[in-house]
Amino acid sequence: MDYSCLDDNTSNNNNNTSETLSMSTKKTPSPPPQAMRLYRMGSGGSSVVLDLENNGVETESRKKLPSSKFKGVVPQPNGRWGAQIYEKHQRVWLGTFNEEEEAAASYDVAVRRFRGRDAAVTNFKSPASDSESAFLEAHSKAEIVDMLRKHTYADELRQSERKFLDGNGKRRKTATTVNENDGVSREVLFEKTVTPSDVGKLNRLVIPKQHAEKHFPLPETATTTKGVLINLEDRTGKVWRFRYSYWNSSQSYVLTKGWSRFVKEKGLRAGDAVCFERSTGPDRQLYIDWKVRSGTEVINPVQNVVRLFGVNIFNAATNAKTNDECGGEKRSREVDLFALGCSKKQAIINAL
DNA sequence: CCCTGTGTTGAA
DNA sequence: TCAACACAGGGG
Repeated sequence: MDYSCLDDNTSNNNNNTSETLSMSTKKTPSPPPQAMRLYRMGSGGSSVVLDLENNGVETESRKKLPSSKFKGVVPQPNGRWGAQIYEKHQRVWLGTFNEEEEAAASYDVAVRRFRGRDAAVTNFKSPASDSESAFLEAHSKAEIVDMLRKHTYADELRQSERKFLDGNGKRRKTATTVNENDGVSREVLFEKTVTPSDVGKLNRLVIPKQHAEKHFPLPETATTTKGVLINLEDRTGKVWRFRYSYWNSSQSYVLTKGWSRFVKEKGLRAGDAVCFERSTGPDRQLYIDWKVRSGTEVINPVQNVVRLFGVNIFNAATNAKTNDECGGEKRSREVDLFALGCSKKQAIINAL
């Protein structure tokens, strides 16, 4: 606090964050926020500074970022909002959002998953429906965090609920651990053995034209623009969102944005295969699965199981999603999962 | 180059 | 636990 720059007032006030009123749009695409230009990027309000000679006033050039009135919400230099929750002395990042309220709602979801259904400290104190509570309990913290970061939580919750109801009321126990495999039927659309460039740094997977045109026809409008976003669920129940588009330059259909994350998390290597499937049900949900290259001698028994995707041999239940053989070794479970999308894990210090 | 999300710290 | 601040590094 030493360097309290004290630019005249402005400091507090935040109360009126108002402005945001434009309720017109609910989801709001994302036109850049209003005054983003104000904030200095990078080092934001570098300590010191200010005053200088000049007028001694200065003020304007770099204001402190506006505080949020919501818990777990922090401002980002570019005018967007971040959401975070703490657990065990560690911050768990919940993603960035265009709207402050969106970030606040994400915090609410996280706090229920992390601290229980009756966590009192939510921003919008909704009671938490039974179905949502069930949904939360059916997924690991890491999965929920992942959905929040990818902004897919609402979609997945909705899908989960309709599935639970199931037209005939013959509720199956889907609630527990994912594993859709059992009852729900799905058809295999096609499979591709990935090439070195599919798993390299290009962040793209080429979809063989024949399959692309047969199963993933791209709307005319999309071919000219930037393509479309598609959601695919993997064997752990995690939903992946990729950009799907057509590259005129190479006359190819490709999955781009988001693809490298999948490659990284699953530890895909050239020669492995990715398989695309689709629910035969009315929802037409898409799925993506992967198999390690058959032929190579399996390094460890776990991979054997992986090879037989589609069949739930290994009780994936409980720990399910740990998959990754990336690291090769497992340490504490829950915590480790957060290393997932992120790069470094750091701290696990405690345990003592 | 831009922006996310982590490193870090002081306060609650 | 939490938010403010700064900015390294990832991603486009």
